[in-house]
Amino acid sequence: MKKNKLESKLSAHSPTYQPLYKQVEEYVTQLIIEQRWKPGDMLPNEFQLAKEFNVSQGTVRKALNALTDAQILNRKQGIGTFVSEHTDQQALYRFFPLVADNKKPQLPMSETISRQLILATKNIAKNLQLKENEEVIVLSRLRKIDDEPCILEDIYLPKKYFNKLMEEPEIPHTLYHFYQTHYHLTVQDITDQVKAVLATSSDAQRLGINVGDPMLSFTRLARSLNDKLIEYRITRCRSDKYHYLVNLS
Amino acid sequence: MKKNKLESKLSAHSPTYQPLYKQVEEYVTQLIIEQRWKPGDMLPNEFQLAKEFNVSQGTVRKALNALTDAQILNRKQGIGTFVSEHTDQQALYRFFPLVADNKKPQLPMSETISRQLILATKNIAKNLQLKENEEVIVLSRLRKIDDEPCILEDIYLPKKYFNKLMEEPEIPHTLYHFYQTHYHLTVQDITDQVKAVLATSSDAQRLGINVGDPMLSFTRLARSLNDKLIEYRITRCRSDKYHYLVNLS
DNA sequence: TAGTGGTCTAGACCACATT
DNA sequence: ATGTGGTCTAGACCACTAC
Repeated sequence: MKKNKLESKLSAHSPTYQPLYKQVEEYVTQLIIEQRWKPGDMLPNEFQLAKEFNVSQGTVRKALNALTDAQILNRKQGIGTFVSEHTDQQALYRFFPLVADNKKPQLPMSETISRQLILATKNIAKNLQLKENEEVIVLSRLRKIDDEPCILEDIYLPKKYFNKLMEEPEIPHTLYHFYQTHYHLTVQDITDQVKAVLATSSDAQRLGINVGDPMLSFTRLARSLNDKLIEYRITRCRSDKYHYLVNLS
Repeated sequence: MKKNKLESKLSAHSPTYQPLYKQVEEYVTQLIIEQRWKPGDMLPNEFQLAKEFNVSQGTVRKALNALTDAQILNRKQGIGTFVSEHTDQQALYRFFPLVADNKKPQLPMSETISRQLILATKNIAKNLQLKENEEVIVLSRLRKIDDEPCILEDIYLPKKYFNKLMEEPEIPHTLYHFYQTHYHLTVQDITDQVKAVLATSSDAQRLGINVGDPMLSFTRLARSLNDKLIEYRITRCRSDKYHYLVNLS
């Protein structure tokens, strides 16, 4: 009897049983993590994958469609199946929730104000699940929408995942695409905790608002495809003309 | 040649072409709206539906699974397919984003402070897509987590969808379940716009905080299964111990 | 034991895009 | 003309639940 490359179908009662299409999903994800296919690459067609994995084409299809729903792949009729890239458009709709009141969503420009190498404080270590005193890179950015400064960001990155970041000549403003192309880290899952705070004198000075004005502040944790915590970010945004937009459906 | 009850397969080039499984999805949704099946009811099994719609069982399955992903149905192996109900648990995870810092999500108690019938202001009319001066019911609620007052809500409901609401002896604290059971309106889609504001003297008094403290304020628009705007809500929450939690994945 | 949804396969045909 | 994903069908078998 022929044996699957993936776990045999007969193991249905083992405690780690996964349906074949789930196994295909995980295996394809693993291959992407290991860079057999990189963002933008086209996968082999369904029949080729089916042959490689020793499953039927329908099972491959179910797996690829699930990965498409998870935005890990995208498929185009008549063309092929591709590993998703974090383009500007995607980043905007998927990960950037701040919108000017009564306007369409728009991706702001970013200016990196400072770049430092520090040792993780207790708080940073806890959030990024690092040991205290592990090395962390801190980026401070000022972001502008329609040329108006409106957002301040402090971004904490584990040095171990971003080895050469301190030596980069320049940091582009679409960070998640940068993580993907330069560090093989694809942001897959984000949690934001939104709070209201009062503008400090430093906020006020940099954004041209008044001390004590209400501001939105959110702390973000981002996980990569391989489920590692790769970014801890604190964003502060003036709240007079901007809001944080959420759709629950 | 046999003809489908649903649009014929042969109309593939008509401008309104929908694949069969999409048509099944929409038809089943319509039947739920028309109350052939109510929240909690079990649907016929896949083969019975397939026979009724003159499609194959696999096509019905694809449609029912899509509706399950959209949380309109839920399916249990060995039992059946059911129309979703807005239970407390569901409401909490799906629609209630406010969480006490460092705690698990928890559904707050609600006390209805006032109930009024008013004419829509320009702002309310715009948000609920009503004509100005259409009748609107306003509920004001105070919500408590762990017995601590923390949230104030003003809820605007078009009178035309909530006819007898002013006569209800009591308004329960799980509103979305109440809409579903008493007014056949299932909340399906929500948009929240989150802002930071300063506590007014009224906020401060009712929540036991200080005037000028930062607060989270979000305005919510809710659409029902049949895509009507049914609720406009303004929520204000003290931000010292609570945050608005979002997961983007 | 009967009935439900879940998995897996196989194959025909369609729609779209490129060459 | 060729190759891709999308739709639709048919049927076998498995797993879970209730009676």
